[in-house]
Amino acid sequence: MSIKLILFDDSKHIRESLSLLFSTYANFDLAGSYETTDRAEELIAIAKPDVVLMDIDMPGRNGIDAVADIHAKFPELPIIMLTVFDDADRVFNSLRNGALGYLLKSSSPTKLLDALLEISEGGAPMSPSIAKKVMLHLQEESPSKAGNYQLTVREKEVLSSLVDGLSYKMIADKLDIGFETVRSHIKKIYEKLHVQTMTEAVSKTLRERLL
Amino acid sequence: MSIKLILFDDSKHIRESLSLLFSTYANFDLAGSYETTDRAEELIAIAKPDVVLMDIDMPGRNGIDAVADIHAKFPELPIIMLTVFDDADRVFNSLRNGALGYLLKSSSPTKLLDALLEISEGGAPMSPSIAKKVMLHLQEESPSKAGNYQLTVREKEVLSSLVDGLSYKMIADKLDIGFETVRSHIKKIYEKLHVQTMTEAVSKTLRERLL
DNA sequence: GAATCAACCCCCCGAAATGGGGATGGATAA
DNA sequence: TTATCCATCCCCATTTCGGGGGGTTGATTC
Repeated sequence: MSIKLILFDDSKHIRESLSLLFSTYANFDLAGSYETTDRAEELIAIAKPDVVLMDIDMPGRNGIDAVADIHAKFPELPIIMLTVFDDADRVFNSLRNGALGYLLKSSSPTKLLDALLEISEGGAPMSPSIAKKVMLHLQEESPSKAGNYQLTVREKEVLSSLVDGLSYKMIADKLDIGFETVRSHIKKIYEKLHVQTMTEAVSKTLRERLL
Repeated sequence: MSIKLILFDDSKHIRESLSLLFSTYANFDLAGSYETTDRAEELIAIAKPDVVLMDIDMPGRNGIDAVADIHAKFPELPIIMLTVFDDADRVFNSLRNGALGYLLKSSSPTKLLDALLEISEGGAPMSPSIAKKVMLHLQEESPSKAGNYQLTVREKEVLSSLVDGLSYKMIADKLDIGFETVRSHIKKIYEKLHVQTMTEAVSKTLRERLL
């Protein structure tokens, strides 16, 4: 059971070296290598590869954009970016667009094949510098440092219902309390969050990941 | 210029082996090793380490919770989790809570020291299986696969204003159009998004990252 | 030239939300 | 015991939304 690959890279040299490399290992099967991303989706649909190798720098539609399109069409297909430098920003954008990992063209053949095996086993290869960028992004989204507005349990329940799009009346029914009580809670919530309207409250809640 | 470390691990064996390991390298300086996380923040404030090593499994306040607290107090301080198994879920939660990376206790001393050097150089060590989890999380947040509701440019402007908490009247002023025009746009938006109220529209917009 | 669509505007009317007040009982802390 | 806080409920008045209709203009497409 070999791993079927498809390669997009504008450098003839790279295409030939990788082709040679894979041909010497029975468990890798390079189904095709192409100079541009122009017909990538079509070629992928035909070849049905297990992994896509995509140069990040490509003429025409560049690798980063191609990743977005390919990932939209084949969400389960692992896409690995190829780069010359450890270019954190562009790699990060590729990852955001759906790439699963990336490899340096300069890595040794052994490392490269190892990484591909890791992918086929469900992992994702990533260098420490990229990992750092990804981590910082991940942590920004955690609610830890978000302002604490000291909402009570009840107020959080009400706020959560607001975010779900419920009206005062529906909230009253859901929480089995009176309409006026809901209003009281909401008044308090608005005070604590420093907002005046439902939309502001919902917006603040979702943006700052309260609740 | 050596790297100053502080270690939290309930296993005496680990504390002693790591202590021995670091003592044999001049560029590592273990400032202290502790059995519990109880006074972690205090100890860190005193020792001012460059890196925190934290066992993920700890009696009392466990490593994952401790990370959240420590990271809140010392946001710039790199925290590295120590685990016995490559436990993707708990490691992932630690990372969300502010840990920068993690190491397997079973890795070779060389690998361990390498990883610590990488951290001090601004990177973050991460195994392929964790990287995969992190990647999938990252991609979920990209707007790529979000439903396309075919909003016009104007409608997007109006929706964006709604999300900012503006009232119909304020939107009319801001976009320099009539109040009734704003209403017309909003009616159309509700139709396209399949919602009935402002809060639903705002909620859907933020959750699905439209705009 | 007819059809379509985006952007703009108008009216009616009922429902929903908001801002201002005040009140009660219960639990908890000082 | 008094003071505070929370959750519950009430009234009045005003503003804002939302669903239903209607329309004109200009650009583009067929």
